[in-house]
Amino acid sequence: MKAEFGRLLLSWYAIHARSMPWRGKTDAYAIWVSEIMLQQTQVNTVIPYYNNWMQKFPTVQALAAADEHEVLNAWEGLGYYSRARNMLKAARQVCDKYQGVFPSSSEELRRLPGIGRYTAAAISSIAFGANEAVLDGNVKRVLARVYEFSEEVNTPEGEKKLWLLAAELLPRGEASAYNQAVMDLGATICTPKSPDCANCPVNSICLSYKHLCQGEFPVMHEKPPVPHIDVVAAIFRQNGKVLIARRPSKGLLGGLWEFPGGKLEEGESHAEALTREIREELGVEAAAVEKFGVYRHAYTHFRVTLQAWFAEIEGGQPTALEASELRWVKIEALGDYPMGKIDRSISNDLQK
DNA sequence: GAGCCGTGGTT
DNA sequence: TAACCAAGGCT
Repeated sequence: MKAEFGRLLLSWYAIHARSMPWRGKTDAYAIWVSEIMLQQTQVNTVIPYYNNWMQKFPTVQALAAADEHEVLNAWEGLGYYSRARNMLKAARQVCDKYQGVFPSSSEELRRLPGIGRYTAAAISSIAFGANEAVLDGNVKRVLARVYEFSEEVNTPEGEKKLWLLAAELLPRGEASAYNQAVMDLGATICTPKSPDCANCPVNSICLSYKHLCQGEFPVMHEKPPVPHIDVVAAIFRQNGKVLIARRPSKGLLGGLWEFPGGKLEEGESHAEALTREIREELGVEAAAVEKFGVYRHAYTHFRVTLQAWFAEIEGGQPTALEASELRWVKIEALGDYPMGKIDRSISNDLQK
């Protein structure tokens, strides 16, 4: 039964494998770039970023020689920006410690920043043919349905058992194709909602299909509700330039640029919050002048409604008290500065 | 080890 | 519309 799963999947994959720019390659750098980009990110989103990245940074040496600003510019819009910062660190480590050649074992790969258990197994199997099974969201869903895995798949205990099951199912010598086959199946057939069981290559051995209970798997541990916060941002204009601040390199949107501002406190108006935040952040007195726009955005753990206001500094020179850097930038040049989605929207609207 | 970390697609 | 979730890792 367990060997049959792999055989069915490999036969299906030989015909139905999706086409991707990194598929068929065994260059560890190319596989690494694709796997980091694919973390929590769908294939179709990754493809244009991958192509642009490989053109800009074709080798690990080229990436190691880049600076963080360039790297974040190439990453802008992909999210989870620590991935980009960690890639730069890892590229430099590969050049310094491994003479620019990626290590082939998952143990050594995992020592590089940004490479965890999944990514180490993916790179070692796809680039080097190692007998390592992967476990990601797709594999969890497929295994949970095929084997009616009744424990929560997103808890340490559930994951521990699924890693063992994944390893048992791995057809030795076929790890590269097999791993990609399970993930393709999860992405195209065994989807989270309304899976296409009629066309599934493993429906003959799938227990939840047999019992028509696909909707009950995988069992997920409930996630806490996401809070909503109100935020204000200040647009200071001076001689055709606007003031932007670079966020600290750690934490949310680390290293990206933004219009200064912050959260409203209880009972505070946007204008009051703007004055307070600018005093705390830039060390100057400022006043909101005119509302520019309202922006909404959903992050993973909270939702934001942001009001952007034109504002004026009433005295003093802005200092980077909380930001890592401040800069007056021509509106036409805002595109050169990596930003998160909301601040990019503000920038684009300012250029209209 | 539980919470943090983005954005876009899908339903 | 709002919720879900995606080729996860870090602290």
